Amino acid sequence: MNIKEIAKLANVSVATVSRVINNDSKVAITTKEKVVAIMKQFNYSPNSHAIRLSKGVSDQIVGLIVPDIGNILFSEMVEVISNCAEKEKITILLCNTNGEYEKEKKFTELLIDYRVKGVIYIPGKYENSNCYKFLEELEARNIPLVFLDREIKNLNFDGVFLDNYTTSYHLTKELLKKESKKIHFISGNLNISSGQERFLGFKKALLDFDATSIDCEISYGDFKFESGYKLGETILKNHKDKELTIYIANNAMALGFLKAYKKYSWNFEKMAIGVFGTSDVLDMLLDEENHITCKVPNKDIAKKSFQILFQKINNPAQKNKKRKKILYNSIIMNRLNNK
Amino acid sequence: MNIKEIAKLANVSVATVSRVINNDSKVAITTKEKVVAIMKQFNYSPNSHAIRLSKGVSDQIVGLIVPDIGNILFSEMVEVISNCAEKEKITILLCNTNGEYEKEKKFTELLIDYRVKGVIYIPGKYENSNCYKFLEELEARNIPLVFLDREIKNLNFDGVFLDNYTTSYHLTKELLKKESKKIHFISGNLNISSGQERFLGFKKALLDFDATSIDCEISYGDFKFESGYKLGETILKNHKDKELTIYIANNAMALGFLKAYKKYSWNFEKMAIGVFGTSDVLDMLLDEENHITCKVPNKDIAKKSFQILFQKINNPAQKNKKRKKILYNSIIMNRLNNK
DNA sequence: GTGAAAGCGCTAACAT
DNA sequence: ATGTTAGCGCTTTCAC
Repeated sequence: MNIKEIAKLANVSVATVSRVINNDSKVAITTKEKVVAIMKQFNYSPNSHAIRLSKGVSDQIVGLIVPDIGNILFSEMVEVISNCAEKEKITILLCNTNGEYEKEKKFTELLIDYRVKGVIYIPGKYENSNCYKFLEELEARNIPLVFLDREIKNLNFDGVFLDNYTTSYHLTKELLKKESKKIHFISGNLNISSGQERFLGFKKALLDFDATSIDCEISYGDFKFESGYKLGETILKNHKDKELTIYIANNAMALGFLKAYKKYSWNFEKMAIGVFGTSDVLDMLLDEENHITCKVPNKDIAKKSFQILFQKINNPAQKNKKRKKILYNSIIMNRLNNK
Repeated sequence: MNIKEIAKLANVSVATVSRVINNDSKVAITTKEKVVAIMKQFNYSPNSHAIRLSKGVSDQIVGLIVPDIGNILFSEMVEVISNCAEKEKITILLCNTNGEYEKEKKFTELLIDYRVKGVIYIPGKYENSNCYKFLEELEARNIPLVFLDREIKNLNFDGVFLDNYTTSYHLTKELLKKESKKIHFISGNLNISSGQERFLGFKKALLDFDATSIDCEISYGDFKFESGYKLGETILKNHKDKELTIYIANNAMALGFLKAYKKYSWNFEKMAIGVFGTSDVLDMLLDEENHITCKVPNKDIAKKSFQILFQKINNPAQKNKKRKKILYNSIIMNRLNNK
């Protein structure tokens, strides 16, 4: 159903229908009513592309590819980006991938199809590198992309990340100052760049410290509450020692671990917990424990990613410039007691 | 810069440029390179509306108006809706309003401008009723809208909500079974429907119970962690009794309150906490306390809102049908001990 | 107050 | 392999 058909049915010209649609004052009230009636009857809605083409407006849409908007880390980032975008009159197309590669690909194609002006991309799990050919299409079409929080290596795009490696390294080193025979590590997913780098930072710290003197047991989770809980349960059940030193790769898993810990009312003579991340709630739960956490500037990171993208969108000369990789540091908060 | 200009600059026809854009195989490699070079040089990007108009595709976009995507409650809802939408090949335009009325209005106009197929709308604070005239435009254009989680009264739109009143009523009643002289209530915002109804349910329970025998002190927060913390601090500082009964209108403020509670290591002979809401973390923090919480089916609510919208979109006959208001119940979990 | 027609930027069938 | 051109659905100027 288009404007022409409506016009015919109403016995008027397309111009008149157009005037009705746009609330033009100089349409006889009777004509207007007649046209409106027909439009309702046929559930007519004007073609937005025709309107925008005709009016010469071109929209400013940016695509946002996110693995899991239900995750507080990402939803906060999305919030920041939304607010930045709103200020710049840019609209956000939200693509929630559940971390599935297939969807990332599909959504990228959709975004190209929508002729978005740019893309901010938080990948899920890393697939092998020739899986990311679909990104070349963005390159070819001059659509800037900025990676956020997680990286796909060896691709020539801008990106804004946390310096996971360094933070993890220092955090582990601090934790090891509490002498102990054994350290547990609940790692994140190794095929997510942040997970991998936290892992590598941990390993390096262990190496520098003196790997031989200390036993190390690593479990692998998926960055979510449940996995922290499950792994925590297993670890605690098998941990016969009176001391416990444990390092957990993110906030959510740390909370899960603490649930397991509290569930059985465990009690250790000495206990030290390191967490990559923090939150009000984590702080409350760790209150009486010996712990190290770190403040992750995720809002700053998100903001920066938008700024870089926006710059590229508005300054075409920038588009072909060398790509930047920006790393943010996090502040380590050491609350280990001194004994 | 349009296809015609590119064609002229490259000394080819528009058809050839179009072919290059669309990766048509039958273009001489040299021509292609020449055209691509010019496109890059002039930072050309084809007009999406012209393409879509020409190709006759009409898109399926649904607008999502959310007060605060950084809030876990809403981000979970957005996640559910995104996933539903993806299955139905519907794309989500995300509008984060910070709960500001002005932005709700602005975004609604934007969504109309984009000719979205429907809108899911979680309002911020309620303004006076003639502020919502802008929604009539949706009506006029036959664009279905579904309210989610929060209602604007007296408007003829569909909506899916929690039965805040009833849940709050029962929760309060249970809490009052613990005999006490005084009950504190940290209320949410009264110009948000959920806040108001929780308040009214609380009031009604008090009335039914026997209002005269019990002292009641109400503080008003904004549903956020910080306000729970601040109000909690004030309440605890002024509370000289050895017993404390407190009801808190949502999860986030309850966590804030607990932060205040833990900060000063308060200790009451008897303490009962009621929270409208729950979470893994809240459960952990309340572990040793006497408490009532309730499971809010926010994912179900979100899902339902999408289903209703989708039905209306695809079944125009439904559009004019009577509007539905759907209420969900939440399960109350009473963990008060029996003394 | 209404209509005719050009034009928005692109695609695709047809012609060469 | 490339060009010509009608047409996508709407807006808007100009004429009546």
